[in-house]
Amino acid sequence: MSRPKAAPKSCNRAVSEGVKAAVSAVRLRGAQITPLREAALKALWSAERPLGAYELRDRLTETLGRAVAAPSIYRTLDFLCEQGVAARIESRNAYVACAHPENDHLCVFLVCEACGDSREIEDPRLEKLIGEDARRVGFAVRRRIVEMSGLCAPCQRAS
Amino acid sequence: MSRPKAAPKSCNRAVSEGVKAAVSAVRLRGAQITPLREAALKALWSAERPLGAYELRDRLTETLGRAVAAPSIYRTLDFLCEQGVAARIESRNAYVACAHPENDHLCVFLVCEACGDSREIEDPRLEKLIGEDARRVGFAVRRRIVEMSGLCAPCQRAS
DNA sequence: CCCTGAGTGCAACATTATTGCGTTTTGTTG
DNA sequence: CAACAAAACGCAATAATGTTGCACTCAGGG
Repeated sequence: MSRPKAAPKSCNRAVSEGVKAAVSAVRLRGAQITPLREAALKALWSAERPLGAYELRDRLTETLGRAVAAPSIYRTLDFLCEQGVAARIESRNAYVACAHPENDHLCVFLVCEACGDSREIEDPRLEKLIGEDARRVGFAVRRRIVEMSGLCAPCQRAS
Repeated sequence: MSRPKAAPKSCNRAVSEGVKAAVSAVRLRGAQITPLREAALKALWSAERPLGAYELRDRLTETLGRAVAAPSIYRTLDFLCEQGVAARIESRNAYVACAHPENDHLCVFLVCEACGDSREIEDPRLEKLIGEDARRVGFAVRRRIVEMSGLCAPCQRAS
């Protein structure tokens, strides 16, 4: 399974900038960044695709040079998701760094079934429509999930 | 956790009509309805909320009077979802009978965090927008997932 | 009758996630 | 700084969810 991206996420500049922005965003809200949390952020930013919790654990175990237990991973991921600097891909039981931590927005994920990579897009119109629909039926929305699974452009060409 | 619905799904007429419609839809496509599949459909239609796979297993074990193994449940659920007569709520690892098996449409689920019930709505505009977004980035959509979690109207009043 | 394919049963196992509790770290307050 | 409280973390155990591989049954078609 190749990684047919023009600008891979493993580009170090993008990673370090993304992590830095996320760290700032979290600190601005008065929450703390611990070594574990920062390492997790970095691992997610460096990953070529959404990572499962146990996959993240393995990577952290390696970079931190010590065992990291499942509950720690889940707590860390919960924290990062609450802070809006990471997101859970429900259809995959996986987690990605969120590219837009700055504002509370709806993330739309396009998840490729072939290469496993996910792409995040934004669409304010979609966000608006969803809000309207919820309001119409008197539903108080707390969390919105929009995911598409299918084939990304490079994988379509490859098949 | 009460079930504050005006017309509970356990209303026998609605259940049997829903099941009947689903069975017809499946048969029209040349797929077979087996006793297990029909029992699962009935259980999902009768349920007051989305059921986990193992919850469904327990209910089937009771109604069928025999043990039903996990793989059978998952196979049955996969089948029903592929046929469009059931759907998986990703944010809950749960399954619901789909109220609109007649056409291939986008299901939007509103899942209440308090009572656990889910409501399915349709919005062709949403469907259209999502399609546009995917097309714009060259993504070939196979499955669309739109879920909101929050509080349903009755549970808002109750709190 | 034999063959085939779909559906099912079953044991074992894999993956994902949580609970409870004790310890460490961090931030706050006197 | 000392004492305390809250947050974060480690760890063992366990729960919940989902899968694999293989054998068996059963219906339909040669």
